[in-house]
Amino acid sequence: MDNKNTQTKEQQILVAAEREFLTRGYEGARTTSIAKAAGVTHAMLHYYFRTKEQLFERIVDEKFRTMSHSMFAIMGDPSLPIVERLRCGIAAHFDFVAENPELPRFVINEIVSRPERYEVLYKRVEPVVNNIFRGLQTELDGAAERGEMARVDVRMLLISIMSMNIFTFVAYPFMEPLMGELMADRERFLAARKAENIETIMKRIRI
Amino acid sequence: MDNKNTQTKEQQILVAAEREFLTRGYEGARTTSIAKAAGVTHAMLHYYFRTKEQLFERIVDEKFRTMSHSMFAIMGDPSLPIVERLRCGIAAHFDFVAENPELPRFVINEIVSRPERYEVLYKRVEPVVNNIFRGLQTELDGAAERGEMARVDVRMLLISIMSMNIFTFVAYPFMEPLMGELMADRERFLAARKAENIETIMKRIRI
DNA sequence: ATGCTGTTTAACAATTTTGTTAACGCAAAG
DNA sequence: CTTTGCGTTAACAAAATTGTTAAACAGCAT
Repeated sequence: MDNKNTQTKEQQILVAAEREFLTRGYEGARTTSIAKAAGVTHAMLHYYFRTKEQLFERIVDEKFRTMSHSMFAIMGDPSLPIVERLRCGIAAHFDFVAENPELPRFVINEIVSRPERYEVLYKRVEPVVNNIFRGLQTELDGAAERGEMARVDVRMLLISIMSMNIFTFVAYPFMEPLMGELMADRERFLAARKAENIETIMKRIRI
Repeated sequence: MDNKNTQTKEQQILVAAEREFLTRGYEGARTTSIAKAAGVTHAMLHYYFRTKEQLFERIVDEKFRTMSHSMFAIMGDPSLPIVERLRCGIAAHFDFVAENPELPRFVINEIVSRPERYEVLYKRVEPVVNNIFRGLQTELDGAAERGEMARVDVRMLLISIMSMNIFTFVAYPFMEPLMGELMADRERFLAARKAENIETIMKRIRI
């Protein structure tokens, strides 16, 4: 009972904090708002997480992990032939971002506002990522040799995919009021947009 | 002399404010930092602009105007045939964003954090934009009829263009440390990226 | 010189926001 | 039953940030 109760309160704070930080950013977030939204006194928040900073880092950690998962989704199913794999990777990445639509803006804002903090992280991740790039590039080159697709730089391709998938959600509030019926039905638009992004990349690699 | 001097100080504050607001956002910006960067006491800032809010609105106004200019750049030269026009529009838009790399993130963050404020603006702009869309769509349809290109929805095409052009700069700090030599030389990368974006769209409309 | 105007400064006030502390409650362990 | 330790509260403290004011100042027209 006791334990379950504390778990619950700590959880409630984390949930409220995630919401607040993702929508307002670190500077815009108010610890009092978080406490209020979580239904606890703000002293409780400090009891569990000491400082705003520490609470924030807890959220950042989780979000960066989620972000990296979304990046891996783009890799698709390695057992498929490369072109199919690409198609399914784009869709998977799109779906992943769709489930975390505020994530990219949050991560980018955080990196822009305190780049130093993530240097170590990058140093660790970079070799892993580069290895994956090399593997994928080899596969793409093979397919290009066999005349299945055009020769492309995998990094450029991935940037294009991320661009179109992520921008759809980051810029949604900016575009929605301008696009009339196209974006009126969100689900419909997202489905169309996903298809469009896949189509665009597929045509990009077409011979 | 007197007038020129005040102009200069007010200008200095505006320049410093632009920098601070664009990089840190409204909440993250500090009026004292702005004053310090402008080389004036912070009372001066309040003398000229009354409140942080008013100073911010001054910057926002200008930046929204710049943003809309960048959107019009995408239209390209109307005297060119539509495919060429598209190609030059993409390049022009890319160059525009390159000159204001922090602008999109700023505008999007602002719209996300206070959407109500921009409802009126949108109401005014929407019909204009829709008119332009219709005109362009007609041109695209004509070219498609003549077999010069595939049939596409102009709004989807514009979203793709903006996605790739804007993402290049918004996500730069996020991607740069991951991409190794590809992004090591910024100018080189931007040139390659511009070409890639054009190529991607050109292939998208290819029959 | 005098007074008028807008500018500048330094000190101060107000507010907001984060963080702390001391006392209280309560359940489990000894 | 008492002690111990965690959870909880309310009140308070500290710091940061924005905003104000009164007085000094500088240029200039009268």
